[in-house]
Amino acid sequence: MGQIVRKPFKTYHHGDLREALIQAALREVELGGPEAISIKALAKQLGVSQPAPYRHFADREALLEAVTAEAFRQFNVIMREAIEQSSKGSKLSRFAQAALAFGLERHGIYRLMFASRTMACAPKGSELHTAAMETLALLIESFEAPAVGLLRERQALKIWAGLHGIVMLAEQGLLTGESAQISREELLDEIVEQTKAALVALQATEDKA
Amino acid sequence: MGQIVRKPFKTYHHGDLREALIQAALREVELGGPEAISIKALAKQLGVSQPAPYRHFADREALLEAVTAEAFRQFNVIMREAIEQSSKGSKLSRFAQAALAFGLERHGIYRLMFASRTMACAPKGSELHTAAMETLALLIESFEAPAVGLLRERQALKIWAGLHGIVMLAEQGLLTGESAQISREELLDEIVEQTKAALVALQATEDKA
DNA sequence: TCGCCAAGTTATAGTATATTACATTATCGT
DNA sequence: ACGATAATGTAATATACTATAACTTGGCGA
Repeated sequence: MGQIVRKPFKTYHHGDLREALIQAALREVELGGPEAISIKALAKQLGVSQPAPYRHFADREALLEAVTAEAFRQFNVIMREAIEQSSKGSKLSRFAQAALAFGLERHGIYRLMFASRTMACAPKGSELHTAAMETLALLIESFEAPAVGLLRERQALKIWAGLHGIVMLAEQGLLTGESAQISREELLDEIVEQTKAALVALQATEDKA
Repeated sequence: MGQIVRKPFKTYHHGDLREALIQAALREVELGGPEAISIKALAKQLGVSQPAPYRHFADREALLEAVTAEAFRQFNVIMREAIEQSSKGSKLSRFAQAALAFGLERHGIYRLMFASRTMACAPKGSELHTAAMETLALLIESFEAPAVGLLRERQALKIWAGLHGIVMLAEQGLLTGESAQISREELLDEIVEQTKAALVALQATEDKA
């Protein structure tokens, strides 16, 4: 396995340690989640001395931030593709299912983005928080209902919560009812559909007023 | 602040270090979540030597398991009370709101129970997993709809996912729509109501068949 | 009362983050 | 082409935590 990732001949300088760290960290996170990142282990893996990473990141947290930003970049691209590709179901349903798949298959990265100390500490205007809000914007955008502003946003948050809840609970082994396994995908689809219905109903109520 | 919690006169033996550790850990978790637990810090706080805790718990993880079990005990009592007390709203709504309040106010403990490595590793028949399933059973029970078995269970999972999602996203600062703040309590209530409605609708469909 | 043993202790190994002081290389102005 | 200097690496070290090993204490039953 590509332990040491360097230029052809061993040079004192790595080449692009900063980027290499982010990529290596991304691999680690995918397997073991945010807490699996060890500066020491990464340095060893890349064949540099243990304090070398500190030349590029103030501390472990700073590296995590950079990795999270990269993760959001990739994630938002995938979500946008899911919306735009013209396959079965509504845009909203495709978004939800794609996010669910990502959350289950690449759960370490998902957690880094949506359930980590790193994100929790990201202040409101920060790059990270903005990236997350961009994801939410995509979700709202994929509602194909007529523009209804705040009402639509509220439905989007319901779906987001349901989606996030399913991913997190599933990974905790807490989504298994006592009886037969219930498909997470179907569960999410039901949430999407019932929320769409709620939007229509609430909209009618609002129109009367 | 009660740093040293011991019997009146300093004895070689602590008295009940095991229980003291669990209680102290519970306090720490409440503030900083599972990762805030440090065996070393707890030992110091209780005035015993640093390796003393290892007489009672094989490792940090074992302590966390005991703390989680205690947390579930307390949580399930609170949830049961919420259901049984006859105040405003349906049982289901009271359960949901009580859980939401707990999840936001005592988020460290909530995370220990529903979003920790400890729980994720708990095998299916374990004490911890069983405790969590008991919580789910309470949620299902608080559906006052006629017994509909699997159908009702599926609705319960939707509500659980929505509830969990709201708690986790809120604590990450990700539940704020771009426009004005949306009340988490109201959002959850809408989820509860729309899911109740879905239950009725699905039930009708099933009856036809 | 004597000896056992549960529950403490000190000492120590191992692993991680992070800092400091020093070494090497790349690059850029002259 | 050359030398100063900034960028980027290294070695050595401090601190914090988990965990184990070997020893000590003191209460309790035979």
